[in-house]
Amino acid sequence: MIRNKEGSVQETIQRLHAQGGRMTVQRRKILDVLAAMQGHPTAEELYEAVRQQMPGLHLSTVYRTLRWLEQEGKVSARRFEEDARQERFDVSHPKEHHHFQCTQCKKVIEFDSPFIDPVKNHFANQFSAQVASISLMLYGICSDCSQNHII
Amino acid sequence: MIRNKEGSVQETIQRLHAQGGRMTVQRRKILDVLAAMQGHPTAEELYEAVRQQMPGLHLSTVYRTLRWLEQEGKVSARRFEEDARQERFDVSHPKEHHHFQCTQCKKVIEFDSPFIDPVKNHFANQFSAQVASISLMLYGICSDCSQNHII
DNA sequence: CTTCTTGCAAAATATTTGCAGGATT
DNA sequence: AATCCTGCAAATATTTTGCAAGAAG
Repeated sequence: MIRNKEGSVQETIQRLHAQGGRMTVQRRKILDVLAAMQGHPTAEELYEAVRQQMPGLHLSTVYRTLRWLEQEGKVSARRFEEDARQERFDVSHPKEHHHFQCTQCKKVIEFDSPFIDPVKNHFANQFSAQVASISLMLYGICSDCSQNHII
Repeated sequence: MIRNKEGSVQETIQRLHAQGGRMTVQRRKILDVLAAMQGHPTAEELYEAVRQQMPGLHLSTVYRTLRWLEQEGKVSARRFEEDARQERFDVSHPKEHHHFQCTQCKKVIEFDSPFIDPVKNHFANQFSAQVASISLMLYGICSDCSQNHII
């Protein structure tokens, strides 16, 4: 059930029109660059990338577009380190996933795990709560860094 | 092996002296108020609390004290919501623990779980990584809120 | 008396907002 | 033509920093 990125952009535009919104050149470019971008850019990184093709673009437009996409559930804001000043924007498929960050090279790996549900269920039972979502970060040393470490 | 809060404060003071640091009235009061405080205060909340007994205190002193305690491993900075502007400072026992936040009343519950290790191990094996720590947030509706909801 | 710490003010950083002109439907 | 969106500038919010005066060892 994989939906390609262009399909997702089309869907987003349709929802936009349905709500009386307008597809501007700025939004269109931001959407395209974002869809082609790998990783978890900050607003500023995205801004720089789009500005290559659209020099007049303003950072506040990027922020407004990102907040709109956030509402639409198309991106989610994250901070990979507790003390990170800037938010990073995750464009991944909407499927639940988690992150590992290497504390050495700062690389982020996305992953899923069959062992998450027991954690949720255990908590829910113990506290009679309803668990709706989870945010999980692992920190450590990635395989690349532990190999290079030998040098 | 529970160490009471006063004991922990004493230990902190000793480490401070060992490093050529000085125990000022400000640090002493901040430490005491923090040890007696429940929950996860922001720097500003702590500042307001200490200022009741020490009106001349400056917010920057609170920040500096908190960063010092953070280095000492006595508090850790957290953000319970991704878009939270302010950091919150967790004064809990150093033992690993996780957080649940009720999306309705914003209450935070600390918990531990025997089901965390499998998540870490599974990731570590799959990616040949070394997992050193974890930060886990659950979001949902707490039992109080789901009861009140019936009204 | 030496060095560390404070209070203050100002800087730094990240994000948001009001508004007038311009673009989209 | 109506209204939504942009760029700009300024506001906001949080945290950090330089410095002179004061406090701790």
